[in-house]
Formats: sequence, C-alpha cells, structure tokens
Amino acid sequence: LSSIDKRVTLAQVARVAGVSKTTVSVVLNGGAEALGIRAATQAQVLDAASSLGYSPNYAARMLRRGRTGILTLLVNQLANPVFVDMALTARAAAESGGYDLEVVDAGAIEAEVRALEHLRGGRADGVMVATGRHHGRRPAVDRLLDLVGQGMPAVVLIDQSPDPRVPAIRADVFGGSLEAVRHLVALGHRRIGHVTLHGAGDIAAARSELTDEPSSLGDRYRGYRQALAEADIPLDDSLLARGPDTLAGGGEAMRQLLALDSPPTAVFVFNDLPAIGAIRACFEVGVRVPDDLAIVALGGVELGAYVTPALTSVRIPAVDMANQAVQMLFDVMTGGVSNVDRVLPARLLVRESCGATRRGGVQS
Amino acid sequence: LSSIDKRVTLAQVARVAGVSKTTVSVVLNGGAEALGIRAATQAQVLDAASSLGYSPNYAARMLRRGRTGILTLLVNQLANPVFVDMALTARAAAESGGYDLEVVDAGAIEAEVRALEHLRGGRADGVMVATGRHHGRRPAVDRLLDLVGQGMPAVVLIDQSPDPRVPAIRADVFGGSLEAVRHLVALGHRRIGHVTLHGAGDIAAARSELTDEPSSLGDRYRGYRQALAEADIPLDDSLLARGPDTLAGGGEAMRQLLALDSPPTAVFVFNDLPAIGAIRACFEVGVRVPDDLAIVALGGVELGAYVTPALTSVRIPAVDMANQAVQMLFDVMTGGVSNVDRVLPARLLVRESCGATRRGGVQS
DNA sequence: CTGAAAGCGCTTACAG
DNA sequence: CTGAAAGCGCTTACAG
Repeated sequence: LSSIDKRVTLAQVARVAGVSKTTVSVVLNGGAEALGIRAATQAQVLDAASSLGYSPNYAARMLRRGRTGILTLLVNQLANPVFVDMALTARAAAESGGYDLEVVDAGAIEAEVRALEHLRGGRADGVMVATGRHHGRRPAVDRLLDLVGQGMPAVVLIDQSPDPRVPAIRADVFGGSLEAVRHLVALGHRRIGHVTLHGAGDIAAARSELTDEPSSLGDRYRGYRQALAEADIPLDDSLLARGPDTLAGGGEAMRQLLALDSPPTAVFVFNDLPAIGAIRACFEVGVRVPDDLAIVALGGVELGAYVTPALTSVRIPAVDMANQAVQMLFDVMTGGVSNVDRVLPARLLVRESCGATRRGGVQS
Repeated sequence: LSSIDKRVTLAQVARVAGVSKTTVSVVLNGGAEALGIRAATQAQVLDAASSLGYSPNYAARMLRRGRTGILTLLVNQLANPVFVDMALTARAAAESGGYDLEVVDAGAIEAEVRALEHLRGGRADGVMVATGRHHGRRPAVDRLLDLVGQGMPAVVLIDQSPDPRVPAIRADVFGGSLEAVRHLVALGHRRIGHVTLHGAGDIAAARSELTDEPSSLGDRYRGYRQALAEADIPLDDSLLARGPDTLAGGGEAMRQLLALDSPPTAVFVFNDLPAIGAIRACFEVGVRVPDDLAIVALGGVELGAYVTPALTSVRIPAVDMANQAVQMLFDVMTGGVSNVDRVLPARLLVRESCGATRRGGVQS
C-alpha cells in the first residue's frame, strides 16, 4: 500500500491526450506559447491532465532539473518566538521568490549536524543557519563549510560570517546589551547580575569563553561588562548565573542569584523566555519586580508585552533579519556576493520590568 | 553556480574504487554481508566514497525507491506552543521510525490547501493534519481526501475523522471545557463569558455554527453551554466574544466583555495565548484577576504556569497526541487500520487565574 | 562474489 | 507544430 499505487504519470496523460510526452511536458510547464503549440492540442492535454488528476512527480522533476525548489532554514529553538517569527517571514520571502522553505529545529548540536549532513544529499538549493553555533571551530561550522565547498549556497544568521563565501546577518547584540545595562545603571543600579546560557565548564571557564568567543552570547556578556566598566562598577563573578534557555531555566538561575548573601538589585537575562521565568521566580519568592528587582532581557518578543510586569527587552529584528537573509541567499544563488557581514540595530524596548515606567498600555 | 556543480556521483566512486556501480550501491547500503562481498572490496568502496566525500543523491534515490522517507505535519499555528510541542514530539517519533518530519505552518486556509496540493507530487510518504479545519465540507478536507484517494496515508489530529480511511486522534475538548466551566460555576460564578475565534458572520451565525459544527471550537462552546445549563444559568449572547487566536486578539475580546453594562465575573477563553492577552487586558484596565474576574482557558501550555496570575487551563496532551498520531500513520502505511477515532482525556489544570488557589509554586 | 542493463518519471536538446 | 531519444543518479532483478 504505497502512495505511488494510483499515481498518474505524464506518460498516461500523453496517451489519453493522444500526444507525446514532450508535448504534455511543454504544455503543462507553460512553454506552449513560446513553442507555438496549437490551441486545440493544448486543450486536449489540459483536459487529459485534469480528468486524470495528474500532478508531476516531484522526485523525477528534481532529479531531472538538478534543483529542488527548496530552501532550508535551521533555527535554534522553535519554542522561542523570535525563531517562529523568523521562520514564518523567511517562508513568505522564499515563496515570493518561487521556493519552498523547510524549517528544522536544530536546538541540539546533533540535530544541527544531522540536518547539515542530510543537506549533502541535495535536499535543498540553499541553506540558512540561525542556530547561534557558527563561531569558532565547531562541528556545525565544519559541516556547513563542507556543504559550501560542495557548492551549496548558504547564509548565516545570528553569528558572524564563518567564511567569505557565506554572507551573514545579525543583530547588534553587543550594542543592544550595552544599552540595556546602561539603562539599569541610569536607574541607579550598581549591583547588576547577568543570566547566561549554561555551558560545560565552571564559572571561570564560562567567563573566559564569554569574553573571547565571537558569539551572540559573548556579545551579551561583553555589552554587560562594558556598561559596568563605564560606570566603574567592578565585575563580580558571583552575579553571573547560568541556566538553560527555557522558562524554567531562567527561574533556576534567578533563584541562585536571589539566594546570594548580597543579591543583585537588577538582572540582565540572555533571552526573553528565561527572563519571563525569572520574573515568575521572583514573584513566587515574594520579590517584587520592578520595585525590589529590575529585569531586562534580550529578544523583544511580543509575548514580553503581555506578561506582568511587561518585560523590558532589547528587540531582535527577526523579521528584517529573515527577509534580508533570504535576499542574501538569492544573491549567492545567482552568483554574486561575498564577504558580507551585515549588522542590524537592536534597540531597547522599555516596558515595565525595569522600573522606568509603570503600568501603561501594551508596547510592542 | 548550482549546488550540483561539484557533487560526487556513485559512478565516480565506482570508477575510483575500481568496481561496478552495483557493488558500490550494495556496500553503501549495508547489503554487503548478505551478498557476501569480499572484505577487501568493501574497504576499497568505503575508502573511495569517503575520500571523494560522496553522499547519495536524494532525488535519484527517492525516484528509484518510490518513497521519500518523509512525513509531513501540518499545524495550525507555530506561535502556539501546543503545536511546537506536537511538532518536536512528532519529529522524534518519526525519526525513530526511520522518517524525517517536515512541519508546515498552515495557519491560513490557503497555506493548508497549497501544502496539501504540493503533497500530490509525492513529497511525502504520509501526512498528519493538525489544523483544526477538517470537519464539514471544507476545501482543506476535499484536498486531503483527494490525496487519500490517490493512496497517501493520512492521519487527522484535533478534528474527528473525516473518512474511514483516515484515523483521527484528538483531545476531549468537550469534556475539558465542561470541566473548566463547571469549575467556574463551583466557585460561585453565574455570569460567565466565553471568548471564541472570530468567524465570518454575525454573532447569531457564530452561535449556530458553534452549536452544530463538529469542530474543537464547537466542542468548547458546547462544553461551556452544558456547564451553564447544568447550573440553570441562561445563555446570554452578549457574553460571547470573538477575536483572533493571538495575544492581542484575546485582549480585544476581553475589552469588549469588560465594556458591557453587566460584565462577566468569569471568562472561558478558547486558547492559552488569547487568555494571556485577556489577563493582560484586565491588568491594564485595572480589573484584578482572579479577584475581580476569573479566567480559565484551553491549552495547558507550560507558559501559562509562568505568567502572573498563572493560567488555569485545560491541558491538551500534545505530546501523547503526536506520538500516537505518528504510530497511527505508521499503521496506515503498513496496511491496516480503519475507522479509528481516538479521544484522549483533557483535564483541567487549576493554577491561579480562576481564584481557586493563590500564589503557589509553578504547576505545569 | 561481481557486473551489465533496465527503469523510476521527468525535461530538453535535437530532428523533422 | 510535434515526436523520438537521451539522460538526471540511483537500485535491483538478472546473469554469470
């Protein structure tokens, strides 16, 4: 019972229409006018095709044409609305260029490597990678560069370009983070914590990695650090907490910070979802946000405007990034473009969780 | 500059290894032992393949084998975490069965129809439809049944089965809604509103559609109505508000209800996201939830446990639904199964927004 | 133990 | 204006 059972082929249409396969193919692909195929013949073909319910076999067409008509987007985490926005926008952009978009949640590094290896078999005509894992010498980068070496057009989002052949687009996460923490400083905070993604090593290893790696996680940390330095606030490792990139993860990290002998009065959280988890953790412990503790985050998703207090957050322009990434990919596919590393501004959206404003309308 | 440029073929591997294409194919597909191919030959093939960086062409394999190795899942809305959970779970289940999963956000009916028509070209070996649009005589249903008639294995989630050849699985939305509204009644509420999805016609048309259509939206309404009837509370159309299935949409609908001369003291919202929007709208207007107004919803996503007040909601077992749907699809593909219409329980998760409990730990 | 050949369903030069 | 033929890159009977 395979789906191929009752499938109609072009040859059958040709037989029913009483013409050759060539004619059917030409008519169905809209080349009839150019080749001057008689109107009556066209009608026969069209009739036969629709009465048989013909639709062209995708695999055969793909093989013959040497292209798939598909673009693939690898995202970090579909649970994060930033990536949903990105995916939906990229799909629309791809479709308006005549391509389908396939979205893969490559949250785990293994998933990303597997997806990239899959692509080697020619499952897509181009790939966009928005996993935030394409800095340094990582397995994912190597797989991507393999693909590129093989001729696959590629674009990187979030990270800097790993290679001159791969244009990249990202938000100015450093600048946005700097602005966010400066905002906290301006509100009078001096004891400011930072929640970042959990990593492998101890806190010292984490700090040195955040200091050196050209990742967006590093950009957050460096923005934080610079804002503190500008205000002559010494860095305090005990104020650096780590957790998974989830609602629960942000809650855990916040509880750690709250349990300190000298807890922070403000915290900069690496993503919106963990920040929402952090706000909730404060509520459960009886710490009032923003009165007792200010929270700012990075992401700027619409959801943040709907929690209470509404989340002050640096807005990542996911829609712009996606649109431009697709355009860049088209540019690569049509031959040109190299050494592109575009950075989009990321501005702070001041809402309620930082204490700068009080209950107002929804600002998104 | 096509991605096909530098692609290595099986023929090249055969040439380098000094054997035939047959041998290469057999060795690479793991049939070497069964056919007793000499170890030395195997090694030559493996060496040649890896030194050339060979990976089999996907389109060619698909065409030749007559199968794609892909399952497609159409979801209603990726912005709703229920569908993200469903997609991630289904992907894992599909992969453990040797298939890839392709997820399509078919929020708009046109997107769904397009995706379904695409599938006619043989882009997948099976399809799962979780759009909530497969009841009655709708264009989407017709396209799906076309596909099924052509031999495509299919499973429907959310809606009832549209055809004996298409097994279906859904949550007991009627039962869950009944329980939710009974809960409000038990808390002493008599003036209970319902927020549902905006439709085409006026409120009378909406009510009659909700009464008659075997949709999950109808199930919500009928659960609501029955709970009221059990408590001898008369139906009041002015308490039926409609809005889009978004954060903002729930806010709008709630504002309508709040603007009534005699506003409700409790509201049952059709999905979690609009319910979160409704809670926020209350906050902005100065209506305290749950003290002034109780809110219950349907969805039961983790996020609801992190907003404040935490959202009381009927839990849709997205993970179970997805796992079982994939299993059902496998069953269809391997020949059997007809007339299946499975219903999973959907129980109320009492959190804070209904006023039955006060600030506790996170309950998800 | 291994190879030559056919064929999956298309598209596209090439003839006429 | 239309058709016969080749070929995209695989897999799989079938020979030997």
